[in-house]
Amino acid sequence: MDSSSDYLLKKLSQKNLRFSFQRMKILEYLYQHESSHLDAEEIYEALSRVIPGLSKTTIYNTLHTFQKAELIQAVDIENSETRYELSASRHGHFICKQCGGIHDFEVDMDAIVVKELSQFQIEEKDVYFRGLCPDCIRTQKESTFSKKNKKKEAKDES
Amino acid sequence: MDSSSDYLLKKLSQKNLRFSFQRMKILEYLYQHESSHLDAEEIYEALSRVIPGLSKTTIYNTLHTFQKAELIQAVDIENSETRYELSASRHGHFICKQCGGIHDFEVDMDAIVVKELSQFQIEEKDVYFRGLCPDCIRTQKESTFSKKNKKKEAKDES
DNA sequence: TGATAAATTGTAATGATTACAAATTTATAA
DNA sequence: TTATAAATTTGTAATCATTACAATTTATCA
Ligand SMILES: [Mn+2]
Ligand SMILES: [Mn+2]
Ligand SMILES: [Zn+2]
Ligand SMILES: [Zn+2]
Repeated sequence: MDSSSDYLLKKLSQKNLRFSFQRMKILEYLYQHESSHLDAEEIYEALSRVIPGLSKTTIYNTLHTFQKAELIQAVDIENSETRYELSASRHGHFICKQCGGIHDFEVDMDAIVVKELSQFQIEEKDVYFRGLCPDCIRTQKESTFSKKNKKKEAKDES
Repeated sequence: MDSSSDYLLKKLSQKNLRFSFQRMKILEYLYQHESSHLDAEEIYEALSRVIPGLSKTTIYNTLHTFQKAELIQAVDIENSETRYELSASRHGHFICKQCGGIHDFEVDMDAIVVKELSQFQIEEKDVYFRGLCPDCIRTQKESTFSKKNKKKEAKDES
């Protein structure tokens, strides 16, 4: 919520992370887009406007640092770019195959107990769903409809 | 189980896929390593010995074709290479952070119901766990022990 | 203020995957 | 069987996210 300098500074020092202007701005950006799932490129595009000479390597370095400090967590639902979000209660992720939109949902991870893994040390649990979001379901229906029309038109023309 | 030519041919024609020597061999390899989670590189390395001049592009093409035909399914637990396995009942995957080994486990996917997603069309569900496998838990304990010893030695030396 | 460690930067390298066009192979119908 | 069209394979180049690395700059603290 609060993304004032003081708050962010405190967050860094709580995790024994040094201060830097870039770090502050990246952390601030993550807080300002709390409900998003950002990738390195997006953060770089946005902040390079504010921080001239910002290096993309710094984005990668910082995201790794934040992840190790558990300030943020990775969402690897796409096998292309890794996305990040602020560490929060663990939740599931839905990705729309059509528009690529990612949606959070609540899942009781503790309820997923696997006796087969009793000898394993489970450190992370991820639940990823894929399909169509409500908006794209509508679009899908419309395009199906217009396809039918096109077929009809094609017939008429022949 | 059975990976005789006849059986594999039938599998292909069932999915309306054309025959080719490469396809047969790739499908055969997938059946022969049913419990594994193979990536393109592994399949290429193994089959290029048997099929001189085999192209890695063919591996990628074929895996995509098989996936579309639902003969195989992708396991994207690692954000590096995509792994594949024969289509089977949906199950969860555990990956060991230390050795990278992937283990299957049973999960009742249908039991994971999310009312938040009632308006969404869910087509796939993936459950990925990460942590340490039994073997690596043992190794971890040993290495922790030797680390302690090393620290002690370092102190002694100063 | 200065020393030291850590962070940032730019550039080059990596590695999995894809794009693409030419050559080859498969399916089919005469 | 043979001709033809369509699908598959191949080799090479390109893509793209990420990492490696060394030089430079910055933060921390005595
Ligand atoms: Mn999320
Ligand atoms: Mn599996
Ligand atoms: Zn959508
Ligand atoms: Zn292991």
